[in-house]
Amino acid sequence: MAREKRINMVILGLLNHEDMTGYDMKKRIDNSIGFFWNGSFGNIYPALKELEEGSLIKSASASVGGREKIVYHITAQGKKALKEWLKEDQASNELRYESLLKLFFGGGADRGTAIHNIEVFEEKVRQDLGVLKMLCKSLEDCLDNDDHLYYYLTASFGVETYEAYLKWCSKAKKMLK
Amino acid sequence: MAREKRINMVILGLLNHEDMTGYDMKKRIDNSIGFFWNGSFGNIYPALKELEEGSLIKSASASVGGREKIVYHITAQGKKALKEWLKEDQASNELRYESLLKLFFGGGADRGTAIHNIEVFEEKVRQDLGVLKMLCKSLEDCLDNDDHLYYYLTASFGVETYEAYLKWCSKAKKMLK
DNA sequence: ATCAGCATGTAAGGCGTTACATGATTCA
DNA sequence: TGAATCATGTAACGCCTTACATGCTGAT
Repeated sequence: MAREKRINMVILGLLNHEDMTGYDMKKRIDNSIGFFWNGSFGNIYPALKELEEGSLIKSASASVGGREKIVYHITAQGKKALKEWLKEDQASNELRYESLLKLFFGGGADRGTAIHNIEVFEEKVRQDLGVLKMLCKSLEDCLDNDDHLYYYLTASFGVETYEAYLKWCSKAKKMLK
Repeated sequence: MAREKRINMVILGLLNHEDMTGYDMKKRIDNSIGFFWNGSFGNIYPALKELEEGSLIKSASASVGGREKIVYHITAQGKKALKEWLKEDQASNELRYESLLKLFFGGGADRGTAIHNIEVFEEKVRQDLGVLKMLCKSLEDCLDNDDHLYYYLTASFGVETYEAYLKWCSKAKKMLK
């Protein structure tokens, strides 16, 4: 059996928690795992079709307030596929930081530019950190539920690393001045 | 002028420091910026062709020990392009961590699996951290040179974040047990 | 009325990886 | 002599992003 692509696993993971539409998935991805994983409509909808063809999910039309939508549901096969993926050791973890690239090649311009690039990065991190911290705080109260615990742990990963980023930013700026 | 793709900037950045072959570039990428940026031959060679067509780099044949190789050199135009990229604020910084995905969707399996996945991640981080720490140490002695300073700072970014990862790993494992 | 948001999709292109193909040289 | 490494490339495919296309609903 060929290795499923990751967006498929994201979809299965979301549906394992509750039924939803493709549109819901996009939103859910954006504001829960968005800081380390992305999805786009051009990505999600074709994957939904593919997953349904493989019987890993099943669609049902629902009309909410007269509007038609397609709600997806995970099948037993889908749950099995999700579990198999979770049980694989293999995981690709990629960092792709253009800001670091710019720093590394800083010799192509002047130190002021390097510092400025760090500041741009820092600002973005600071904003995202604020959001993640609030998220963590709101999750702290319901860690008895496993799903919330997992959610909390991923958010807390973000908080820890973003704080490390900020620490590094100050140090780097100091050394460049 | 269309935005150049990043591999092009990586190549210009490398050549801005010294002339080299495509093969050299691959090696250089792997063991200096490899932890946050990748390159492959199927990526580099076509980019070299493209850059030369745009007169950003220039090739010269050299025979070393009877073997032919193609050594590239950055042009004034290339240096300008590199500088322009460095001066752009825009930078895409992407984290794509399948391990976090597996944790987030941990509900699809059991806690033991979640813990195991964290351990797999932890082990990889621990190894990479060792390499980065050695690199940092060896660079600490020559920070008066700007290129070394930039190199040191990127490596130190890796050390700081990987240490944060490890800290998070222990915490996460504790909470899951 | 108009605009934001809901909802679903397609097309084209970007950018990268993996695998393949080829052949020379160096070292054990 | 055989394996590793040097060295250059191509082809196919994977996977995602961006932009486009369409039309509804609910709120102001």
